[in-house]
Amino acid sequence: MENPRKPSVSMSVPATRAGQTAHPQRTYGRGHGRATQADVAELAGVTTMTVSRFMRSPSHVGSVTAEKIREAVETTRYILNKNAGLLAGGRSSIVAVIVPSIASSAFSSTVQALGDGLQRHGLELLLAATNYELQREEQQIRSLLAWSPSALVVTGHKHTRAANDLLRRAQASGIPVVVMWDHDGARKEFVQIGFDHSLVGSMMASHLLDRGHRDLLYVSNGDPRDVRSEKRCQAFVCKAQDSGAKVRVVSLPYDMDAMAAGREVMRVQLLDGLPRAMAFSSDFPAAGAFLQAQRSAIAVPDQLAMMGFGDYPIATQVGAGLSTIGVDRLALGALCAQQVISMVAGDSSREVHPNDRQIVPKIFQRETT
Amino acid sequence: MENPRKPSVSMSVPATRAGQTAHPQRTYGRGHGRATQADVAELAGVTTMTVSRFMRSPSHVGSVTAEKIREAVETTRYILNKNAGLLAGGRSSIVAVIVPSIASSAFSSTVQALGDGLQRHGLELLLAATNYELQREEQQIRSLLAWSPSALVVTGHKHTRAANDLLRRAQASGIPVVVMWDHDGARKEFVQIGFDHSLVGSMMASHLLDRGHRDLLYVSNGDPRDVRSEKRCQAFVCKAQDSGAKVRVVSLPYDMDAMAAGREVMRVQLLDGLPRAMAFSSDFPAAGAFLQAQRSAIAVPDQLAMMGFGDYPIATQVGAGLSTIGVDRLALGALCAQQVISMVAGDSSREVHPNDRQIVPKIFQRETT
DNA sequence: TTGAAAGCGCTAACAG
DNA sequence: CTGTTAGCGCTTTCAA
Repeated sequence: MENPRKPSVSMSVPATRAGQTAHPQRTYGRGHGRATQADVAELAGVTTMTVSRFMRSPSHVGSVTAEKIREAVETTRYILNKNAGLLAGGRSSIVAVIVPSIASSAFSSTVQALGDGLQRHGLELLLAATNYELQREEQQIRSLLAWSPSALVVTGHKHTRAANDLLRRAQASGIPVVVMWDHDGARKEFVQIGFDHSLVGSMMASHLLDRGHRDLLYVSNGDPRDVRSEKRCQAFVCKAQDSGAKVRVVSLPYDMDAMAAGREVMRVQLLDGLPRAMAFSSDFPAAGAFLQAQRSAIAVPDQLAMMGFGDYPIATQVGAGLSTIGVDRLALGALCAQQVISMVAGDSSREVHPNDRQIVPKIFQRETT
Repeated sequence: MENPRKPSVSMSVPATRAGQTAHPQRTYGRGHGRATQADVAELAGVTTMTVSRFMRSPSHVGSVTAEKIREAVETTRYILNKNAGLLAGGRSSIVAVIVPSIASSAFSSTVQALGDGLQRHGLELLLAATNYELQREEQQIRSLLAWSPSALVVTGHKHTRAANDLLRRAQASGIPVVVMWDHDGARKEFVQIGFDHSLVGSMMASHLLDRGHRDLLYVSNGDPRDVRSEKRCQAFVCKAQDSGAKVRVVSLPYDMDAMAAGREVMRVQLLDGLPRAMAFSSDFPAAGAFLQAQRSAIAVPDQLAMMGFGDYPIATQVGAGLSTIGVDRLALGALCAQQVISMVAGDSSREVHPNDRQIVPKIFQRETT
């Protein structure tokens, strides 16, 4: 079951070439049975250095040698050991990424785009999900940093004190840190690629206020750990209050599918007396609420205006289309990838232009406002 | 900007203890400026061995020593280098996972559950998305294997020849391989945790046939690279034909949001003349089609029966609920995690029982059939 | 409970 | 274009 020793191929008489110190017999039971560069080198009749060069840039070795090495790689079934390479050379192709949740379509599309972009440049994704727990994030940062990643991407700028220290230290020791999903003009410590969630909140409020609605309801996610959602909520409320409108906040029921939660909120509001306009923490509850309102024959937007957030496909599917606001999550991921790649390469000319790092949320006005 | 040399803390006079060979001056520009176990050891007045032991099991060193090391770790801001550890010790905490897509909610929830389970046991997720391209998957397997992961999880059993070789070789060299999402009783080479997509197809057909429908339409995903979807489609058609029913297949328009694609198909069918029952490759197009049918005042299920696949939340949200069939994707991910963890630990008693590795798809009958 | 020696597999630097 | 040498930071084994 365990370590089947060296592959048979390279066992056939070491044939130590003259002048080379004989391979001392193995005193320690290490190794994992896979072929090493030494095995390949021996078979090809070259040194490990040449094999090493070949593996990284085949064109940098002679064509005859290259062919011999290629064969030897084939027969020994050699697979590069990146750990050893990293230890010796200091260059990693791993990019560590931390998101609150993989299952949420908000982050999964960003991660997908990020991963695609990175892969095109030979970078790999070491991924962790915090489940919105800062303590867990801190531990994950520590854990991922132990792999000496070539860059670290985290979501947002709210972290534990210790986590922030780790990020700062990482950056100081040459590991680029990119904060994604959030963008706060006042913060300069790390590169940020994202958008201003406060702006989203106030844009939502403005959109509704501009249409003359003075009795607003914000349906918040209700999870205080989701700081970005809270930010949107607060900005919405501020904007509404500043304009002298009436504004309330209710939370979505916890631990329930997002659309179903939106339905539930609408059910309650239908009994309690509807506001004039509702804004939601995401398109999913908004869509659920819309369907529920539709069932009760509420006239939208004449009787009740509704607006979601995120620009998810679902918003185009309910009724004649739900008004929403959002950013292109795939583009966001792609920008992150570009930024990471250029920072890893040390090519500042390819970095995302500072003006483009703050993505401007876009309003999609459809039939519900 | 680059490698700020050793941290100042450990720079204060090497104070080489007697009998130790003096540290030769650095001839090679290596290192990355972070503290090493040697730095910690020196500061704590012990050898690296003791630090190493402390890092892995603090209880295995004396309590006075432990305290000194703890302090030294703090002041040097030491972070373990897992690459070096892996190289020396041969044990990795990385689990490589390959899925067709991260953005698809099908896989993202499974990956989320898998990641959560793994993390509880100190294992980390190295993730790659193939975008349904087998060639890319092969390259990814090769690439991930180069990190000496402690296990490898792939999606389904359709791979390139070379990829299959790699998987076989990995398993032979002691890296457990788990195939997830698919389960084919005839295949025994790798542990499988998933379900039989052919069974899903025939169950869908049976469900509709049992309700007396003899004019069926299967709305397939239309991407031949999605082998599991194709399998469901074929099984559906076979089952329907075997029973003598009329059955047709149409494909969803390509490169379009899934719900919108479902709508589009329904639009066309409404013009062409509706079948008696429709089965969809997923709940999303089914939901879109349902909404479109609803708009045209089609009586469902009396005039047209509809059925989705996947048991996604959306299925509970359209109309009074869409009938569907699916498996618990979070449970699937959790089972994978359990299996991987036990295989990595070499604890076969904790492995998922073979009978539980094949997940039985469940039919959720709601209002559309 | 702690230490000494050896070496995991690879690559940087330099020489030829 | 290729080889030599040293060493990346850690853990193994064995000894005290």
